[in-house]
Amino acid sequence: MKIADKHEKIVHAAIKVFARNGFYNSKIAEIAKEASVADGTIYLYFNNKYDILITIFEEEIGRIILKVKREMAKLDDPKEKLIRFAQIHLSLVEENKELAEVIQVELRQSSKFVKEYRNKKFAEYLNIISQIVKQGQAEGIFRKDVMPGVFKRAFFGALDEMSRFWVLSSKKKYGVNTAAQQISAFFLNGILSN
Amino acid sequence: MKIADKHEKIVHAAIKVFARNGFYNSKIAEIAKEASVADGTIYLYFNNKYDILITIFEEEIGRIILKVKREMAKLDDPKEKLIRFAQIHLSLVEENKELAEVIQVELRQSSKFVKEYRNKKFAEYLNIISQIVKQGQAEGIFRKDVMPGVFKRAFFGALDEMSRFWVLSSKKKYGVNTAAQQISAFFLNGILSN
DNA sequence: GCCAAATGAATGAATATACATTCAGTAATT
DNA sequence: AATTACTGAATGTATATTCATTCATTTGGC
Repeated sequence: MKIADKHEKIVHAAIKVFARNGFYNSKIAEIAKEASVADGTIYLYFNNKYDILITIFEEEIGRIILKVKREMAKLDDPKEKLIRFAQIHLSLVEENKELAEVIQVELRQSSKFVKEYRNKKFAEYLNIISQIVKQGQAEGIFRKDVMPGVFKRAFFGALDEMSRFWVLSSKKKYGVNTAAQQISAFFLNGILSN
Repeated sequence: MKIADKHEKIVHAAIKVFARNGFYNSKIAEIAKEASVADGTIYLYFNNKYDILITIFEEEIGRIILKVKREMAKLDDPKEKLIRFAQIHLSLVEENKELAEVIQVELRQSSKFVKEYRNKKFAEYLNIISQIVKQGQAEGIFRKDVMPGVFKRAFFGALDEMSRFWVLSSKKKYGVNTAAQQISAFFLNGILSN
């Protein structure tokens, strides 16, 4: 087995275990077992338990941001971009339930380091939204009195809460598309001029 | 000092300490110190560390739900109710930053028990929103194609993300009222018929 | 009104446990 | 044969919880 494989195997085992128990209730031994690896092996790839969490963050979230940005670049119309953003956000959550749970639950943990770290990556993600709003305002499609800094949080928050519901409950009455359409419709009709 | 006072003192010390360090990084000794009480005394009032968290949840959140419900009962117009809900939610967060942080961060922790517990109280809170939507739809003020179950999450999520920003960053560019107005405007214009 | 038992609240040092981390030894790869 | 990867039992630490003891308050007998 190649080294990269083992690193990845441990990261994915950790995502599973953290999602199941939460970071503080997860034992290294459990991650090791899930990855079919000895406890000690984990320390050949990571400095400590905490480091695994940070790695999940770095590697997996970076990937997601990239994906969304690329998708946005394909579209011109800010209105369409917003709808697509909602769709892609929710479907990424759906496809990566365990990762989503770790991000949503654990990375809100208040360790100063994680908090600052989260904020950087997170700000980048939120700014994709405010950029869309600014573009729309420049083009006269969105109302000028909409504050992009408030909007980005409100829009993201709406999607995020919706995802939490999915991640935690698992018995959903409506699909990703319905939810994405509803949510972007709430907001869009709200910020479209006239 | 009355017994009730000591119980309260410990709860409030715990809110402070949990907000500062997170639940798992908070030591009973620190809570005891913050409450000016011996470590052992805490076990006269609570079964264990966990029990303190649950108590915070029960007592403090129950209070908040009650407050919001009362406030809603004063109004008739669903449109006004929604605006007022946003205002009161955000200002309650502002007035109880530490509690808000504990709720937002710690009670998302994935211990099964807390999760289920949160869900009960939380569902109650969310349903205040969907009730408003249903009322508005019955009165013909809100569009019929709005799904109350999606709306409640989107609306709450928007407010919640806004609060998180406040709680975590503390340097805000706009006040509670601005944010509440913006957010309810996004949604209201989005769900009002024609 | 005073004192001595009795009660039970509060203390904090001692205990017990749970786990992250280490490392001496083993296996695999070159 | 040497190097590198891996193992998992042993170690050390951190801290939640306990409990024997102290302290404060109340009770009631004189």
